[in-house]
Amino acid sequence: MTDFQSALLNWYKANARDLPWRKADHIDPYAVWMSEVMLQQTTVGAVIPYYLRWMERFPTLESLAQASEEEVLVYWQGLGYYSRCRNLLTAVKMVQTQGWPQSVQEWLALPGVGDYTAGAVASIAQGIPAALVDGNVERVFARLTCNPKINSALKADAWRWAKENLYELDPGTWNQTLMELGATICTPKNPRCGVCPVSSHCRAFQNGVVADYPSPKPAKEWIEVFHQAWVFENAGKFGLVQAQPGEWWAGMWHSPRGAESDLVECFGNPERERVGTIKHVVTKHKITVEVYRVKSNHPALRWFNRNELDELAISSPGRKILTLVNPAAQPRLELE
DNA sequence: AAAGCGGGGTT
DNA sequence: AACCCAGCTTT
Repeated sequence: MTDFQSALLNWYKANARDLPWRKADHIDPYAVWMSEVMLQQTTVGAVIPYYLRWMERFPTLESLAQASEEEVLVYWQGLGYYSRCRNLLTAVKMVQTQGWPQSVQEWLALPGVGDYTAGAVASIAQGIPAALVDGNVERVFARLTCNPKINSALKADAWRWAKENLYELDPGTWNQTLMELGATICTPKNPRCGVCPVSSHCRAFQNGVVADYPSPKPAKEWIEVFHQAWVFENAGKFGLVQAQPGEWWAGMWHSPRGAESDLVECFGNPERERVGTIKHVVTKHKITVEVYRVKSNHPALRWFNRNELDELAISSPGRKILTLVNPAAQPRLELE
């Protein structure tokens, strides 16, 4: 073991966060897999409540493999990036049929499992000496070595470094140690170098240039999108359409939305009342949606009872949640 | 309000 | 290698 490795591992032993998926007295590959897939899209704090609900309802591979996609999506609802949930269900069924993957290569063959997740599950759940690189490891690496690259070039160097520095006797703990350092000490802003266990190994710290790494990426170019959304209501029911493949939120039910001219073409020119504006930002899109209430029973829509919908709100004193999509799952859009 | 971060998939 | 997915946290 190198000095670098022992310094980090000793630090982790004393400072590891107490997370739900680290609690079990025996390591459960299913639990590790679920936590890793959820963590792909967001942070520990956001995942925990979803993870606990999920594991209560789907405690085993078998219970998840038998569940309907619709029900699984309900438990995913709010985590976003719903295609990953569908990939996960497909992969779970593959594992139930074929048995558990026994190598990084076999993990990679499952849909929704990329380099990071394959390394994480193989090492943490199965003790396979596999390296991994996530955003934390990439940042830690860039600072330790003053690597000036960005994007895929930085990632490639970080993978090389992670493989060279893997602690093969306990790869799962080692990998979690690197990520824990990035998440709690070597943070994007205001890193706590004063309490870092490996600052003496860090070129950026030694040179006083921690803030310069990783190198900044070019600013993203925003795309502004303007939509109208028509909330059809008739006799206490709400009329929705299903997003088609290739559209945003494909497969989900939502109020008709689009350019006003498109909506007029599809639904005529019904009497309608403007009820608010939604602003929503996702990836590089700034989406502004003008919301209208429409009293109509247009036959092209599928009609849902209020109790099939989640937190539908079409008027906006204060901040209300407008949820346009159901019954499976949908992003939440906040009224201004 | 803007910037930054995030991992898999596709081409 | 660059873009898409249809989001969240931090500043």
